[in-house]
Amino acid sequence: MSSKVTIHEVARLSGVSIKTVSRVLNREPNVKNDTRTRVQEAVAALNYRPNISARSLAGSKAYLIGVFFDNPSPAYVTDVQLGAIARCREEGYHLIVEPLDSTGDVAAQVEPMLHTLRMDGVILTPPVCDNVAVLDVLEAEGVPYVRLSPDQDLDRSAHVRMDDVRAAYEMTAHLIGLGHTDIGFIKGHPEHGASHLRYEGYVAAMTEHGHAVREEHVEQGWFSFRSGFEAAERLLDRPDRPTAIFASNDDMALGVMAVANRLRLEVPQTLSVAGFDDTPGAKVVWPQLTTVRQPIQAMAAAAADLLLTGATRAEGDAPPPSRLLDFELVVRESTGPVA
Amino acid sequence: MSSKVTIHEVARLSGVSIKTVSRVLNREPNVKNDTRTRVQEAVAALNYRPNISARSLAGSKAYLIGVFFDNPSPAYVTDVQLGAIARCREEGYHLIVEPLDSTGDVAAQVEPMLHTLRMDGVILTPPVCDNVAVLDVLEAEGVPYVRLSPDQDLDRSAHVRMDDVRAAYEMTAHLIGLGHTDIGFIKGHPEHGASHLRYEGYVAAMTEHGHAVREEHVEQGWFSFRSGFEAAERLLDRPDRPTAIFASNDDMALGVMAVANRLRLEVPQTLSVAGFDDTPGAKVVWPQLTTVRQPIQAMAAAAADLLLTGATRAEGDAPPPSRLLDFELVVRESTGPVA
DNA sequence: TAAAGGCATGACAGCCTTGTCAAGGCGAGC
DNA sequence: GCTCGCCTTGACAAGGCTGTCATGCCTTTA
Repeated sequence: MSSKVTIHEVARLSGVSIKTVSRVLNREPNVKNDTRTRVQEAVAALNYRPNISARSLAGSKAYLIGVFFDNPSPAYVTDVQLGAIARCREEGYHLIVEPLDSTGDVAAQVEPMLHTLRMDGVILTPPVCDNVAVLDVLEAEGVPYVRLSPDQDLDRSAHVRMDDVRAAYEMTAHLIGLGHTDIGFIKGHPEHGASHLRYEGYVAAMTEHGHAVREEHVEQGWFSFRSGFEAAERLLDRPDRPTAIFASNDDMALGVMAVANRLRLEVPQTLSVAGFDDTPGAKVVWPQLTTVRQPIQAMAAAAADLLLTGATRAEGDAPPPSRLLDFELVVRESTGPVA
Repeated sequence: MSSKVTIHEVARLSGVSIKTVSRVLNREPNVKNDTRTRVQEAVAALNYRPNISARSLAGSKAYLIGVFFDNPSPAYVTDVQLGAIARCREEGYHLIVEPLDSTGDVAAQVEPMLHTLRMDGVILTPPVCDNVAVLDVLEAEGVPYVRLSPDQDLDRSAHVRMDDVRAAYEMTAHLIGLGHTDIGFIKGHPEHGASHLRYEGYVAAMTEHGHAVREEHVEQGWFSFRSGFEAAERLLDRPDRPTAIFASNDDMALGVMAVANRLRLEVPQTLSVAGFDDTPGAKVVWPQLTTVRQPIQAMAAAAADLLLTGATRAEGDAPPPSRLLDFELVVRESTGPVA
């Protein structure tokens, strides 16, 4: 039962017109310092906060940023929200979350929500960020958007990514540095762009350090625990088994650990295991998993920043703006020197 | 660049006044069926969607529901969002997420956001739902709210809960049914209400089945992996160790599994392990964990429902409305017949 | 048959802010 | 000293919708 203070009372108290109050609020130029101060004092005295609905009805901004997702990983989704909100709050923006159902007609879900609720921008997470129908609707409605870790068509829009290739390279180099030369690799889902990039980094590190990439030490996985489990069974059930396995994500790495556990191979004494993503599970297993941390919150904050600063459209022939963020190698207990 | 259709065009096309269109849109009574149909056709033909800002500026509803959280568990947070949005979409409502920082001055974070952005209701998750300062601000601002699984002061507001006592009872009964009589128990964080309720269920089941609760088989934990690990070490490092351990949450149960793994006790052949919560980790370990699933999405949907139907205030002397939802026993591979 | 009441509908104001445009004040340039 | 143009400010409309109240018509009741 408060929040009844309007711009009119502020204007009255500070002895100016409502328009001038509006100017001060929106940091517009051409207001005398004296006046500005007087208005600010009135705002503070009345504890006035502009009404978002009226603002967005009258003006062009809605003070709302959308986050669209259909991500199987709650940890990822939450981190995105946390990162985005951190930046949004600085500008008084709020976050609207819109879970999508990729198995259905996504465009049909997006179109009405954009129609009803004006959003100043939208952050798209994988896999929604690669759904062409969604991008089409967004563009048709004229809503700016930023994609997080898109796989395809990078030049189509503004986006934020992490350097998967370098991360995989450095993880491989870490293992090599521990004395490993036979390093198994489990690829990720072939339809996820990150899978190829991570494999590329692995190959580059092996090659540059003079180690052959042995075909029989590379297995196809699908990013799931089960696929990691099965790939590990194939990798470890052979006399010349690798002394280390680098899985393209944590879930598969946990599958590897489960197999090692079953075969009574001690980790990391007999087998080193490395993952990718730093999911919560990585800290729950024993020993804790060495992995790569994506700066998800920072990436989401960067995406929000692109939106808030309006830097989402390409200038002339230049590619659309994008940001490439640094990863972090998280060395825990599942990797160690070769026996 | 669309979304330019207004209520006026709909009115023109269907040959009625904008007020009547508004009536149809809001399902108000006193509109002839014939007219209603004509308007609905016009709405469909023009692909019209009312503008939320205008609506909330003119009327009393904002079509926004807030979700406040400061929850360490991303899986929980995501499920709440999914459940709430499912119900909200039916009524054209959107979800605003507001992560809070409980370590700071929460009221100071909540007050401005409520002031700026009108919300028709707020869903509070643990531990925010037990933060008195937040409840105070909400009430002062006159914003209806529903608490999810609150610990304290249940009669203060509408809330949605699960029957922890019965769930713990049934899990214990499940173990007893497998032939276990020496069942160890690891309590949860003593400041979380759920801890007491779960312990209560365990004690009730043991007693009713004629088994003594042996004090040396009950350990204090803190809901963390580490505390479960340490409690398990104490429980299992004794000649008369229990044949089954029921931990008050999954993280601690995973700690138990790690100790069992270390001591080379086969699960479930030598030791049965049960958890509570059905976190993602429960499916990732091997063998997969028997646990209790909270119907989080359903609970969040119920909370949204209370908000949308306006059933948040107590009637007269009656306690405020609340809903008690059913849990689900998820029997997987970590529990088995006693050796 | 007239009065009363209910139903269906419309005119209009109002919600709170921003955008547009005009006006007044004042210093600079000629 | 006068015009020009910039800075500062304000009046007013607009934005799309709902709330209130009035209107006319039809049905019920005595």
